[in-house]
Amino acid sequence: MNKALSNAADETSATGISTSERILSTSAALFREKGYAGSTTRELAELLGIRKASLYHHIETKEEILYQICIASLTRIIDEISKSITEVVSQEDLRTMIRSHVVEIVGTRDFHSVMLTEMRGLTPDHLVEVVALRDRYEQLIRDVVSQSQSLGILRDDVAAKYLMLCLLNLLNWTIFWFKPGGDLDGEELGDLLASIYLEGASQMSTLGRVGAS
Amino acid sequence: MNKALSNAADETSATGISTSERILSTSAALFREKGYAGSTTRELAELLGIRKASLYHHIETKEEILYQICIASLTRIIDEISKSITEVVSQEDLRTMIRSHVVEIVGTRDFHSVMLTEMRGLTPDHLVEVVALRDRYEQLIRDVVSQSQSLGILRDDVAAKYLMLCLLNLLNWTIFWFKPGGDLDGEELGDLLASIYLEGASQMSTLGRVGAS
DNA sequence: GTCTATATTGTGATAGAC
DNA sequence: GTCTATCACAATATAGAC
Repeated sequence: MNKALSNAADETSATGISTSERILSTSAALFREKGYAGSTTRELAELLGIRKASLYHHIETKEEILYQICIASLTRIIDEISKSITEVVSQEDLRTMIRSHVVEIVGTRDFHSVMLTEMRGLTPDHLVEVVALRDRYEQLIRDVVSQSQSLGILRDDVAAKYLMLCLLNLLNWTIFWFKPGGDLDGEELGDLLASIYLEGASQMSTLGRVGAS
Repeated sequence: MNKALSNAADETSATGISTSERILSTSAALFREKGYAGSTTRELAELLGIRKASLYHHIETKEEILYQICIASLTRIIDEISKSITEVVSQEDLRTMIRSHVVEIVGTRDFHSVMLTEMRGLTPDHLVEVVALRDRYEQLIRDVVSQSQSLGILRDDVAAKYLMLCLLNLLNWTIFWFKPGGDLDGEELGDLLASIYLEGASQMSTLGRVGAS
């Protein structure tokens, strides 16, 4: 059996964590690795150490698990971003928001990855609801970008929509390669991505950087 | 039947294009939309306008299609990148490489997306081969980054590995939202992403930008 | 090269005992 | 709340005629 996946299941098997919660976190790890359509209820049950039929005491369908993962991921990140930015008044506020964002993404990597890449597996009704929540999340970021443009913090030769999409580009793909325990932790990666988004990666642009050696 | 998908099939049904090629391009569109595991040979046959069994005159397994898509995508992009950079001697060369890269990605969107996100569906043997090819592709970019650092074009306070990953972050996520016929074409998006990677998105960093109004 | 028909396995989900 | 046993169906793939 896959080691990383069974670890994800083991971590939640301590007392105090409900089976429903274990199903969610174990599924998130499984779905991230094999995809929603590529994961079976048999594998999931095995990772949880129960029989396949026992799953259905806690859930009604496999799709419901995906739905719960998407909702949990989006409500969390909307909450975290909202907390990290009451108002943008300086470039430093923007940097803080990006850092919080990255720390949240890598801290809830399984949930966030599945939400971002497996959303298409939802039933039409659930998809509408989750997409609406994702739009709210993206609008939050777009508002921050737009506000920063008005304040002269971000360039305004590009529409806020595209500056927002470029920022999400820079942050989101991280889910495909970041591994906890590597030589960068979430905070450090957040700092790096924020500095590239704000100042770029060219040598010239870093000469005047705050804290540059 | 889904309109975008049947269009993708129709575009290839003109004379002169072999059924094998039609299977590849139609599968790439289907797999991008529904995922490899989420797509069935029934849907594929229907999009092609043939019976499911007829597919097996051209292919041996469904997985073989995925394999061909991954190989085609990677050999193409390795070739394109190699052509676009004989040697990096200025920031403008880097900009050219990024632009070529983006144009190639969005021009072969279906193939490239499937290669990037559905690779895990390959058999172990095929996966080893495809991952080796992907590593070659990433090494190409890493070499360019590293060379640029030596020349003082890119900042050298971060390891080439991470500058390469940040660049791929910025470029790759594009596959999830770019749609041809929108208000940005591939070239324009390439310019935008190159300028953000090199100079950042902050207002300050754009004041001295070449061509800024 | 495509067809009809079918084999075979894997899938999500349920019935009902404990 | 978990179990054994099983259902109903969808999946990939094959056989053999045309």
